[in-house]
Amino acid sequence: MRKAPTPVRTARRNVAGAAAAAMHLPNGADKRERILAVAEDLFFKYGFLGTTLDMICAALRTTKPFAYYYFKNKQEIFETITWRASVACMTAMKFPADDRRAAHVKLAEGLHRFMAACVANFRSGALAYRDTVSLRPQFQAKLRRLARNFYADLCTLMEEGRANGKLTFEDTKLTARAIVSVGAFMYAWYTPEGRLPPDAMVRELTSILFKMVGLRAKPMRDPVSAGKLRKA
Amino acid sequence: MRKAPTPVRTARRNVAGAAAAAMHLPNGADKRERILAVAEDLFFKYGFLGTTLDMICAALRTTKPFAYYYFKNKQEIFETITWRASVACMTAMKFPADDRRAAHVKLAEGLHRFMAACVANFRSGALAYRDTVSLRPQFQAKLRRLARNFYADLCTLMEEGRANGKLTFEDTKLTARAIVSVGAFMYAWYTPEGRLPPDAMVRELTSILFKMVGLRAKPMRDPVSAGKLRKA
DNA sequence: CCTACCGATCGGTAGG
DNA sequence: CCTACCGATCGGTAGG
Repeated sequence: MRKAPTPVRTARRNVAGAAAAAMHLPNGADKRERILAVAEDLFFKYGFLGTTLDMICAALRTTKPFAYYYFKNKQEIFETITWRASVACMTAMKFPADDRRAAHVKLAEGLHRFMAACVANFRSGALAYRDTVSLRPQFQAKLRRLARNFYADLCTLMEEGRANGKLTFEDTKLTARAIVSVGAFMYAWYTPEGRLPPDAMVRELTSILFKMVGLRAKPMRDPVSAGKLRKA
Repeated sequence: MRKAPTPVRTARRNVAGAAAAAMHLPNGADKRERILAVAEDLFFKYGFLGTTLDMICAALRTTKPFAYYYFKNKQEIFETITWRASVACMTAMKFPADDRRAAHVKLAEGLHRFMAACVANFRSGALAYRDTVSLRPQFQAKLRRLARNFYADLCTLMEEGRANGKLTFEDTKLTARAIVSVGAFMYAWYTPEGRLPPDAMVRELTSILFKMVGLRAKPMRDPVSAGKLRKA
């Protein structure tokens, strides 16, 4: 029983789809971005180890030295995609130092931004949440630092809001874990072609997160900075 | 830059740990189970494609033909472990036909059982939730059928409880997705050696799930059948 | 159940 | 300094 032929054949069948993802970019645009777009699609479908450089290059209708001109190796391609998605999702709880709004107001905006980033980056997000085990320990550590900061910001806002009597929840850290789980595990079920359009999906999921921290308000509109978190 | 040597070296360093996992079984017990115990540990650490049969055999201090005597191939080892975990987690919402209790009471027990199964099987559960992409399409379909039944049972109880005025939530299907996410994504952060002992962890996480469906009650005690869902 | 291997394919690079 | 490849093959490892 061989495992390789199946994914390769499947990949060839889907070459058109992967290439189409790259087509969205302007014709003369950075070829590096074309590689990343195709690689993201294949990494999402087959995982890091299940995707070969030949598959990526076949989808690009090019050869390996072309990819190696832009990237040192397969790891670098993967880490570039993963890092972008992680930064997009994990900076949602950052606010400028002079932002004087109440904690629960900031938290509401932060949760909305987090959910919007998870929906917009659900493919590349999967690489960070699902494929971590095959990554370089240094890169894993870098991702962990980013996540630690996110959790710190999130827990701070949660506890401040609770101290102000605006929120209700029990274990702060576990509630934060549960919140992140909802965004992170989306790779397993979400598809943009589903029942709800992305904006409605973000709103519905955000209202579930609100409920988890005992926040009564509804997510009103797209948060101001959500656009910046979307993929280019 | 070579990638293979690193995981292999790491695996060899951890051979003692993986072997220790197998030691918990009685000496003359089924050798098949020893293979599964060691394999579960390594699959959890390195993923399906990142784990080689040589790594498993090194941890068992044996050679490949030994493993191939008990299993057809690497896929079969993986699927055996993954199937057990999936069944444990995904049957939590099943109740006998003559169980006449109210929907919200059954749901409370079901959520508790689900969470207990996720905590007890967090390692093997990761294989089902994280490594699906490298699996045989047939096995993926089998897992999807199991999940579909679980979601159907879960959503039915949720909507019945809501119709009875005992629960509050908005989108049924998305709330169900969010609930499963909390259990499924645990592979990314849970460790039995953490702050809370497993029983307390199950209780805390279950109360978060209760909140998501607007259930006021607290998880009281271990559900009767939770023990049966634990790993042997 | 082990020693000894196989067909193939992996990521990555050579010269042109 | 950059783009865009080719045919052939490197050292190692995969599942079996």
